[in-house]
Amino acid sequence: MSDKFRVRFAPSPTGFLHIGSLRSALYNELFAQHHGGTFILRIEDTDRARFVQGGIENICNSLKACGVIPREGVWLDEKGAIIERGEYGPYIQSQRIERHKAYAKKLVDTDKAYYCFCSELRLEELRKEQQLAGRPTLYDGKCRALTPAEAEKRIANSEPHVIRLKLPKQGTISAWDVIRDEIKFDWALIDDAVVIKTDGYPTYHLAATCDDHDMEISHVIRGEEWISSLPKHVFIYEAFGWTPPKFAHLPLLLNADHSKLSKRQNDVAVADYLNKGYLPSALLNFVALLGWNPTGDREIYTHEELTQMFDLAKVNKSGAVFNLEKLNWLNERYIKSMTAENYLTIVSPLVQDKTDDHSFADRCLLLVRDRVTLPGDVVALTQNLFKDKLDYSKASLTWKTQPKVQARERLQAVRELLEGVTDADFVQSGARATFETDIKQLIANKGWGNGDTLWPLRVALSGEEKSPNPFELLETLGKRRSLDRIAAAFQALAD
RNA sequence: GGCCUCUUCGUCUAAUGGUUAGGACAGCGGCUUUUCAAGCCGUUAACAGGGGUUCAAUUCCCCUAGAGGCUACCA
Repeated sequence: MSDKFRVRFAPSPTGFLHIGSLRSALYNELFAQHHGGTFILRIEDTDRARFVQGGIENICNSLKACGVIPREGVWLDEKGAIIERGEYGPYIQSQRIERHKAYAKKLVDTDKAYYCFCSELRLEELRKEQQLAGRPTLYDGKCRALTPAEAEKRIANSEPHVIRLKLPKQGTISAWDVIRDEIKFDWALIDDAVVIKTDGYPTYHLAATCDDHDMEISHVIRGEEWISSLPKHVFIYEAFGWTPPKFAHLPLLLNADHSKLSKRQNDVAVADYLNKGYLPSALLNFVALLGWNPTGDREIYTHEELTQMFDLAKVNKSGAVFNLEKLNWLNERYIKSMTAENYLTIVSPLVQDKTDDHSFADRCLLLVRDRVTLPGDVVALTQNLFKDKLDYSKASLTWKTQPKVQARERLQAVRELLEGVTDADFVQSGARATFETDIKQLIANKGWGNGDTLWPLRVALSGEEKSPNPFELLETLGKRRSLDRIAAAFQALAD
């Protein structure tokens, strides 16, 4: 009953889902889906000190919002409660602690690991010394030589202890990475890592490898920061006589200065981006292309397309700077290309307190759509449209050096023209084209210029020197509001 | 310091032992135009450096440099 492709995303519930983690999760999911395999969510919570209440829910909710859904493992039910699905549970690591202990014991029994009674204080001083001497900071192996009998005695004596890996001290080890091929390490430089802590909990090295084995994980796709731990992991697999999974280490996400993506310089939580209004589909699209690209000449992909095209071996080796400008551009593209209905669904709640006229609100929102980067932008963009009275002191109603009296004349003429249009014709779809034709005809008939007529009209309608064009504004505002504004501007020009 | 990894326009990237080294964001210019956006068109800009291998190297190898990761009883 083992699938050929089983992969897992295994975050720690330390607060929120990092944007880099979202990409790791996505690549795992794309890989699984592409091969018809299984994507699993496992929670690694063996560090009790860093556990954050609600951390698991946060991770699940962020993944869910982005449509990266595990088929197996930890998830949320309809009420938001944590559940586990699948045959390989439990999927919350702290619940597997007895297995981890048993595995560790087996390692000790086969002389692949040993009990260590050294105090943290001693280790600290040891490290200091080594650092000072310019040597690598490695455990000196003091407890390696302890006989099993001695160790048992001290344990019976309730001495605090850990279990360490008994790593080879010479020779080299080769590990294979799907993205980078062979990586070689010198055993002499690899520390006898702790696998069971004083508190009895396993460390990542033991817990992850054993769980990956027990869950029949075929490919471990994780961040580049794990490369240096590869020898320890390979050692554990070999110590148990297991076949290691394939490893793929993903390049890091970077700040603009090429340091590891951090809070100091960027938002790093998926929830931050979602709260700001970035569309999940745009965020996913963006993050997918940070470190991998199916063609190189296309930017917009659906989740399904990404799944079809995903190729783990083509993932880049170097880190990728998180470029907010491109995310913004992508978000704009997504906003422009969604249906009007979807757009309004997202954006209407943001201005619902501005007017009871839903049709008017919708027209306003649609009018500014091309200017929206984030949904929240509509509030400022539609601000003047919803006002009952505009303050014309802030924008010039006259075009260039145009005299006020001329602007008044032009407004008066347009006003007369508009009086004849019915309410219904004013706001019907396509009205803007009719206005454009009629008003330009008027201008032509009178022998006026476009600028000296349209500028005053537009500013009268928008209250701003920079705004959508007057024809769109007329259609959006409707007859009453338009004529009121023109009248008000006419008045303002008299002063 | 040690170990490991990485290195194509400012940024995300594509491609190739022989190309005018392609696309996108940003930038710049133009068109459109009553303004600002949007849109369309155009354009600046890259193979880190040095050695090899080869008829030929951005591509393969080595060295150097730079950047990043790890160096915990965190993951």
